[in-house]
Amino acid sequence: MFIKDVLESGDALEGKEVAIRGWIYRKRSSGSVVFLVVRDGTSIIQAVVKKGEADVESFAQASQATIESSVELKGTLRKDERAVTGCEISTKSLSIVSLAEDFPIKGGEGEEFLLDNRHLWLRSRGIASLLRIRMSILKELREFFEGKKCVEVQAPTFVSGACEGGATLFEVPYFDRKAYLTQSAQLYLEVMIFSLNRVYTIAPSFRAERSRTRRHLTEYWHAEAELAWFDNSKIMDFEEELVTRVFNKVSESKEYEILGKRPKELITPFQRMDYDEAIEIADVEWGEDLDYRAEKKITSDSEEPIFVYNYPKKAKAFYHRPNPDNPAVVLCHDLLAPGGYGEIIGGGERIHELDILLKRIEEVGLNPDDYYWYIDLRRYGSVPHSGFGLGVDRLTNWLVMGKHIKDVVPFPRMMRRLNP
RNA sequence: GCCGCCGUAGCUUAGUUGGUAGAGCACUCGGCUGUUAACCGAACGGUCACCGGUUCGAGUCCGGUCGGCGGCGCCA
Repeated sequence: MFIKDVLESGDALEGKEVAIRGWIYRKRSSGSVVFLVVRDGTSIIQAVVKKGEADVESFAQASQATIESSVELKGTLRKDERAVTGCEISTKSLSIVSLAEDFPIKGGEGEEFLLDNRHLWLRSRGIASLLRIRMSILKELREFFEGKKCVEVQAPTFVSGACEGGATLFEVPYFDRKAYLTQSAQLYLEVMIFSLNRVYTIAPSFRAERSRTRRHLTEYWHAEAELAWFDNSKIMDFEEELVTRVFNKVSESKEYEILGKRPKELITPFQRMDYDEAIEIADVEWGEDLDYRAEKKITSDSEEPIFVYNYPKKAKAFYHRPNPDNPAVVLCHDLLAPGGYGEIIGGGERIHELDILLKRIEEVGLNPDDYYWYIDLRRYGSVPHSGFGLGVDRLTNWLVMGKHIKDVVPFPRMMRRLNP
């Protein structure tokens, strides 16, 4: 049975025989007693193997077993304060399924060594907890979207050109042509609202930016949504509800006991500030995008995320809808997480008017032919709509109060890391 | 792309004005009937990242190369 079920059985299994299998996590021995802490992916439990109590062959196997050897064992469950998880198994029989070679990770290793051995490091309790929290975040995101009648869809990973005209795409050979790895599903999601009204996708995005910070990966998970009939303000309401719900639900997870810390509950509403207000706080010139230093200044007094909205047109991508009252700015927003975790959401209202879109495409020097399908949407029953992209790994890193985004991804991909 | 830092045993590292490379942990062997990163004893373990230079002599000084780390810019 699973160790977790054994631990949660209360008194029901006290004194009864239990059988578990897993991997040896810790081993201590003293002549005629071997203590094995066994890990099975659900939890850990101590097994005590005593000469005389266990059969001769089992005792020999226990003495011989190495860290990370896989084992099967049977014995009597007993409460014991001295054991890590409060109870232990007095082992009657034990067999090694596969004897592990000397395990390279034993504590005290440096970051680089651990990353080179990420495939083995992943077995640690801390990373296992992080991965379970990551799973809950994805689950809560999906539940939230589903509750809002959003349909989960998929967009292609191979694309023929930039979504945003940036020069940060990974180029890959595609038969006799060049293709690129997507950096956003947004344009495809906009297509699908005409079929499904509200859509979302959770998928990897790729950016060939030479970024070396605690907030960047070259491959990251992107939760993107696009909703018909939403304006910039309504979509911020939606995001605020989403972030709060996911954050507060996930922060109740038991995994935080293993991590030894737990985030504080998020309180709504989040502060919303106009770009003009933001640049005054951050001491940035009008027209510039907000850099990381500015983001930190803006969020420094807050424990909640802060929306900054209506950026100058020239600081943002072509598809953002210009403000009809002030065409120098576009109806968009970023959501900045507190504590230096950076921008976790970027979103806004999309241009739904054909003439304005064509003008913008021309202004930024893109070829309208490449976007014929995107432009077509504005010809056949266009509607006002908005959407956003959320950095799942950044959200996760913030939720676990992590040091570096790479820690919350099983196999992080960065400028200088492609292995394991 | 820019700025700063680092590379010594399997791992983590010390190494003074240039003078025979030192430790802790792990592995191996021995001991131990309640361990919590168990403990005690012994033994083992080095192309000092690589290439070149200065020097009687380089882990140490100089030049270059490679690899990595942190931060910024850019972004989610």
